[in-house]
Amino acid sequence: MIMGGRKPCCDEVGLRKGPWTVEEDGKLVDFLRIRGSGGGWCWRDVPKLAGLRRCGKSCRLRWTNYLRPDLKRGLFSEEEIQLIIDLHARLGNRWSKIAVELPGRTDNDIKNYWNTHIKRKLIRMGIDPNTHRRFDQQKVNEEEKVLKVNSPKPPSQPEVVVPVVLQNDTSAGNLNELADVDGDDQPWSFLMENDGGGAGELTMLLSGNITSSCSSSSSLWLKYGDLGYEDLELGCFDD
DNA sequence: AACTATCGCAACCGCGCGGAT
DNA sequence: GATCCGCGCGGTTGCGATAGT
Repeated sequence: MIMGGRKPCCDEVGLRKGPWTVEEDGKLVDFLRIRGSGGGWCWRDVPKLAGLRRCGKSCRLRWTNYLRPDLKRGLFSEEEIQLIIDLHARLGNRWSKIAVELPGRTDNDIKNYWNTHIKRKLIRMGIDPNTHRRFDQQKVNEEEKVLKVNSPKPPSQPEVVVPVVLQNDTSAGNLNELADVDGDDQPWSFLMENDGGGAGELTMLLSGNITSSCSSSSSLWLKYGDLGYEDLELGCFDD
């Protein structure tokens, strides 16, 4: 039984699905420009009022994820990425809560970016994206197998896990100046991987708010903004 | 140039929550 | 308390774009 006896929202015959056309976008934007997003209507009524053959839910999604004028498009900045990682460590997959802290970004944007970029890189670094702590080596291998099954493209990077070192001249203050050796076009220097130029070294450069570097036990402590410390325990690679 | 594989994002789906009746 | 209703969330899917062969 459906909770509360709620009807499916999109069961009406003749409703359009799939990608929105420019004309549909225009109608929805016009409606919200005239009526305002403040209220006096509900999303269920929007298709009728705006002259759209869509369900209200689809209209709401289109507006919140794509048409809202305050949306920021384009690549995530380094600061945004760091913030997402920080917030995810604290909040988990509560994308809407995370989105609140990133003005102009939607929960959908953040979720997609997490799943397609950040999560994958964390796993490849041996960090569990759910707990933000390192996997044991067996788990790393398992996760990489899963990645390979889901993404059968041959890896462009060597799959062996290589030792982590911090560059000697790397200080917490100037990390942002370091180049992106990953080859990604993403504007971040976090989660770097071996560029092939070093002697099998994985160089990990972190943007911004590191407050200490490798300890003698080779654990790397990061300060997640005001969230406290996460021990990435990168010394696992020393073995 | 043609074909195939992969990626990334927009959109959909199903569910839970909370307010109203 | 039970039901109705709308909204919002998180997970998943489909497809166009792009890279690789």
